[in-house]
Amino acid sequence: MAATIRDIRKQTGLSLATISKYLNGGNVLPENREKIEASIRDLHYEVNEIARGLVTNRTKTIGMIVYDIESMFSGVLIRHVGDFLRKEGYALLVCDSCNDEAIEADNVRFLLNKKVEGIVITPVSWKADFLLPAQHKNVPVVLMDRSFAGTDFDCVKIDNRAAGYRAAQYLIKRGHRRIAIIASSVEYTGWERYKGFKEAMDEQGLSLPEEYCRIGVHTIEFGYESMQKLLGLSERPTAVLMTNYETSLGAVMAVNESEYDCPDDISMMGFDDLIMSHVVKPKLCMVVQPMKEMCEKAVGLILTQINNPEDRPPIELSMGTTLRDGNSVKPLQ
Amino acid sequence: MAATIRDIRKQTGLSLATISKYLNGGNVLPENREKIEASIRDLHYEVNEIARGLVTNRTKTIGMIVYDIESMFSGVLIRHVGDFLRKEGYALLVCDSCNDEAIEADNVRFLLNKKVEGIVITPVSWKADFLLPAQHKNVPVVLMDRSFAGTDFDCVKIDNRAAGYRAAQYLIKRGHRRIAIIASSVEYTGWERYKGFKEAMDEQGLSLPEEYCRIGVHTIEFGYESMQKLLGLSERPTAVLMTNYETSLGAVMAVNESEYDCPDDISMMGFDDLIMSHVVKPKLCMVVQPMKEMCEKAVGLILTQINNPEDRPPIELSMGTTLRDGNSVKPLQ
DNA sequence: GCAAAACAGCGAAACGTTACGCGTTTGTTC
DNA sequence: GAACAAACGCGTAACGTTTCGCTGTTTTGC
Repeated sequence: MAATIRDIRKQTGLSLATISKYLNGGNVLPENREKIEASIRDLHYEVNEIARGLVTNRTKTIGMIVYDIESMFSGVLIRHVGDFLRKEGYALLVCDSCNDEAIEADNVRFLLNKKVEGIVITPVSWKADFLLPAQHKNVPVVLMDRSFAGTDFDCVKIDNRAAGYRAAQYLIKRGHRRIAIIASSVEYTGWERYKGFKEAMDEQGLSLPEEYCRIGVHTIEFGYESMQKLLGLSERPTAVLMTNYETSLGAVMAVNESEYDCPDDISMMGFDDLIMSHVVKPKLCMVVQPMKEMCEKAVGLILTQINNPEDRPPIELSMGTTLRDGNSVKPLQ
Repeated sequence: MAATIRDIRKQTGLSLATISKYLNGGNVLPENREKIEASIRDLHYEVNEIARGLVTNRTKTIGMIVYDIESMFSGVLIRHVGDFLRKEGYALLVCDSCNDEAIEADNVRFLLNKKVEGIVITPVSWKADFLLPAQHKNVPVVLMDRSFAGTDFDCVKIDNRAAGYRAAQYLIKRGHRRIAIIASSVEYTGWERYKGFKEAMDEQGLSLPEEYCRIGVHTIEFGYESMQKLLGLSERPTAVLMTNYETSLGAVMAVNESEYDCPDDISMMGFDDLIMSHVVKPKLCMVVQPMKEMCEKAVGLILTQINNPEDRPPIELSMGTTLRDGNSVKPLQ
């Protein structure tokens, strides 16, 4: 059906080798170049990437596995990673792990089977085991947002501990003493943010009663329930830090439905300035990650690994965060 | 590097043809079957989909183009379409049009170049021109959510006119007379919903002053500005219908930031029950689309077209919507 | 001018599958 | 036990590229 280089050979009288050379940017005699170009226009020829892939062993395709595609965080990631890859002629195969380790492992196998040249992933699992098949096949992997201790994969994330630390500082500086935290223990990210938070509290000699410490899963529901419990305490905290997007939302919901007002009765601080944060009232103070830059770095890392497959120690990029002001934190006298 | 069927031939002594037959589910003598299976285990053999694709002309890959991946609507669509496809062994290549017709046209070319077997798309453009290359190459296309008048593509969407009509009715039944609408004129969907709304208003003999009719683009900003303008009118509407997710959010923002209260000062009704709607206060009354079912149908349509490429008239599936109660509409005695 | 070097082009062999048409074996029936 | 059908297996030719090693032909530098 579609034209092949054989058809071009027929029209131009040149050999397959020469035509292929032209297609790949090699030098060809000007008159031959013209012949080929005319023929390509005439036949509407387009390179068959499948056939090319078979011999070059390259598919110009990258796989992306996100922990949960319904999270807006994932949407933003996919957009930017996709954009940057497109500029390099790569396509993006998207898989959703639905926060499930088994699905995640399956996704890796699926993508490898599709012969992707690299995998960008926001992992669900704590351990790197499920990535072994990729390592085995020498398919480069770049972790985003989350990572595991002591593995040999490139990784792009924020300095989670510093982010937690600064968020706590922000609240403390504004006079808060009874500060609660809602964090996720499901992934590395959550723990680090928690540790940073704890560090700042300890430094100031502030105690963190057990009931102020809501460590659980990474869901809207958990944020919601946790905030409800915090609001129900006889000694309510004056401020709450939510260390991820989902719990931030859940917590806002709970406050909005309660009899309490933010920031008058309770101050709140969230994570990740995705669009939804603008729409909730009050406007949340938050820690924001440089999403676009992270994606750019991740794409850069995966492409260098693909193009220079030398053995080098893994690179871990830790990006800074910024604090965005809002009106959800009330300064206490 | 990786094992091929030639390696299996060497181990089993069988021919390539027999092994291929086995791999594709053909009948093989039990003893040979065992030999092959043992060899596959031994060599960790996996079919090379690229090579298979070259001869079968099938890539087991579908392309999905969304009008804007940062919209949560798109996220949900991608998730479900991806899920359903996965069950059939298909992978999903995702492209983002960023609400830009030029990028959209480019996406189609890109996907065709990647040899996808079909394209599922929520189009930005009003005209089908940019899909011509797909039609030309006999690559099936299924439109989702939005469509164009009189084209020959399968399409899955809701009955937008009925949805607009029912939403208006809901408000009218609760005593509202001065009802405004915020809709998008950018895509078909928005117009249809507007028409349904207008029809219900006309039937009840209710007038729709020009300043109650905010027809514009499909963005949070537009929803925000429109609501601000409506609230600033000397004769404010008692209720506002927002006909898509983005404008619903923007409108909620505007009300939240204003001096007015919903539903006491103004009633609101939105579209699309995505997660964000739970988090905003008040809980919005809304028209909800059967997202998952729509995706299932879309995948079904694209797969039938792929597997039975007979010429048949295009199928347009119009799904029903449901009204979800909230507390953003105040009954006026 | 002449050897050496650089350049263009070519044929043929990959890459790892599936598809086709034809033998060979096996089993059934009269 | 002959005849025939069904089941199974095989060799080989695709699929549409790239790549390798080779042959001529031009350019370069002294």
